[in-house]
Amino acid sequence: MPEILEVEATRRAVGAHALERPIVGVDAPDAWYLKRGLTPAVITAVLPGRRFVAARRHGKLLLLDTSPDAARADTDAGPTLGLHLGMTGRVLLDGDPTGDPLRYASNRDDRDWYRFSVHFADGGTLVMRDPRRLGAVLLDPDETRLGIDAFDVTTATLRERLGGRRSPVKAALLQQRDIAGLGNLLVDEILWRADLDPHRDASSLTAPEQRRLASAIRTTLRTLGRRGGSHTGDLMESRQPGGRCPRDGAPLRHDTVGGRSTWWCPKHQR
DNA sequence: ATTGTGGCCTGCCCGC
DNA sequence: TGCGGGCAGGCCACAA
Repeated sequence: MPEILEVEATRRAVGAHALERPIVGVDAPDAWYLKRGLTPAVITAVLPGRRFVAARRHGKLLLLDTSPDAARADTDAGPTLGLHLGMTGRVLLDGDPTGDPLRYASNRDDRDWYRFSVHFADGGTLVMRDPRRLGAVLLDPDETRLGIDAFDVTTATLRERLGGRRSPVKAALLQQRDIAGLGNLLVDEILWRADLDPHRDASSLTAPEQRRLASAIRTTLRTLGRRGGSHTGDLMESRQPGGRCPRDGAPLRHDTVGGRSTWWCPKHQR
């Protein structure tokens, strides 16, 4: 799924419904799904006795802070659980999927796809369901690997992060270490709205173009967020063979840019 | 150091 | 109906 809008929708759901519920158990049947050295033994030992106390998000990374361990009369704050949804991950809360339906993955509820589960004392669960296993569960993830959150981008930060980049502007926008949260669909929509050719070298953008791009990022996140997700862009339904630009009717071009499938209008994106 | 490429993993859809 | 190929909104390690 998951670009920043879907992760934000999940964050809101978790924040509204999964906080302050004592954790009594963890299922981590897929050790491969735990990343950066985390093991099933560690995660199943560390979460029970705690509660989630805050649901945060940095880019596409969902961060769940935990409380001190009640059983040990521990006063130190607990670790932070990091959930990354990858391309096909989805969080289920008490059996219900959060966020919007996946566009490029099955939305079937197959228990074989439950890669990680947290059980609450009240009988409820928080489950990561991921057919392709491209998501990840992390403990105390390193947030310094991520750049500024896409919701906070300004013209100034854009100039600072992209100004010196000698790569296609599309590839630069997808670099999570510079700007965190934008994925393939959002970037195509943003560049389409900003009238910019995705192949343009990021360092070649003029000051007005940088302003346009920053503005398009804000507008796109706000508009698509309201509509219900990354797949609700104006470009979305034309993103297929034979698709035409919704603005001027020109045939869209399809290329690979930054290693990703890219649809753009050669008439108004320059 | 930065940038580009390939790989990871599995499901689904299309054409034969 | 079955099968193979290609594609998919993620990230990471590696090579140049």
